[in-house]
Amino acid sequence: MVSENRPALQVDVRRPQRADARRNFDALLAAARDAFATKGVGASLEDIARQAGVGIGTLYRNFPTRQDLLNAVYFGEIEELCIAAEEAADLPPWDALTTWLQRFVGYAATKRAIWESLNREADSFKAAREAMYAAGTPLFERAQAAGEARKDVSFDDLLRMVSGLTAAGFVDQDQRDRVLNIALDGVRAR
Amino acid sequence: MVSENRPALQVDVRRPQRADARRNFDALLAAARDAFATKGVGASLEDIARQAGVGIGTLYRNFPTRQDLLNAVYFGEIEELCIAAEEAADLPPWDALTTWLQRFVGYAATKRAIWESLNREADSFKAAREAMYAAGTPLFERAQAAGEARKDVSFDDLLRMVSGLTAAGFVDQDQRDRVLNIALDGVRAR
DNA sequence: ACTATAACGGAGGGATGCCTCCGGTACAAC
DNA sequence: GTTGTACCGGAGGCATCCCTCCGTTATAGT
Repeated sequence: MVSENRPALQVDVRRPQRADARRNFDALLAAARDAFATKGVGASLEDIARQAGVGIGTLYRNFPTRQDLLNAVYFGEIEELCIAAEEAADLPPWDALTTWLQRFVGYAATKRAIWESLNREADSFKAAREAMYAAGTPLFERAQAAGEARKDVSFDDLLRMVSGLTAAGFVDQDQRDRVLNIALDGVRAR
Repeated sequence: MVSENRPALQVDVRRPQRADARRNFDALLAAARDAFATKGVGASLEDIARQAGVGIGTLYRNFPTRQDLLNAVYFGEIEELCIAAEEAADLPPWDALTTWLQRFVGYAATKRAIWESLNREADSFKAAREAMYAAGTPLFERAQAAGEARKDVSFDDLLRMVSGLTAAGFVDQDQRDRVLNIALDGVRAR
């Protein structure tokens, strides 16, 4: 069920050639993922460079703008989410949907970026968002067709609900899961 | 049902005596409410002063720290929420709860502050939060006792859920209400 | 009207973040 | 080992924000 010809999201940032440069590139990406997830898309770039153990110049050489860096993190996670959606397609309708949503919740940087940008109209986000919607909508519609999800809810409603919930503060992971499940119960058809 | 001896939340910020000073004080509060609701508790104090049409010095004279200003906005809204809870007590259990939550959702600055600070342990927030929990918990427990709300959910779960949902981005107010109702359906007992 | 003083407001110093630029470094190819 | 060059990193200019300080202004009481 996994199609190999899914068009890759266009990321115009190139991984450098030299070994040391590649190490720095990857360290930056990792530090950025962490920072964006923790402090949101406004995280300090100088902090990210420091965290990655490279100079601020190196950050800017690889990612000329904040958006470039954000894209590199964000697009990577979105792409994995698309793959996860294809994999989940083998499960029963409702399980497929919740499994995928759980995966979505796991992508900290993405859910935070989504949450912060769902209503803004940045072009670069739009493409990624559309890819994700294209991946998740079939799962949701299948659950609806099977009579397991309410029909008066849209996929957009669902995704905003989940991203809002997971971005909020909770005492611990248990509470977060509990609350998420409660909310999902509201989506389930009676 | 409205008790008149509810202890007022202690706000150590005093409204000034002189007429011009009171005008500035109120303008600052209004600008702050707006800014905190829009940009979160990190909103620029200089922006707030500008928005209120006063100098930055005036802001600091009235509210020596960011927390003082935040408290003045926050405590005011919390106090109104406590009153709203007492008023809602006359309605049937489930209606009382949802009516109060709707009111909660309306307090933009508060819900945002709550959302941003639910897990931090700032002392000043704690007192206000406790007051709000004291006001809302009875409504929730009454709904549980009446068999209208699930018993495996806590008031804390509920409040974090609602504050997470309302802080997220939605296309319009309709969608926000729709999603909130879906999530509340998950809280309703079967 | 006059005056004491409460209140004003913005200049300015310190901190932090953004981003550019360029002298220096170290990799890779020979 | 030598060398060309891809790559490094941080100094520094600009902007923004925080917060204090103090010369100036407007109000309230007489």
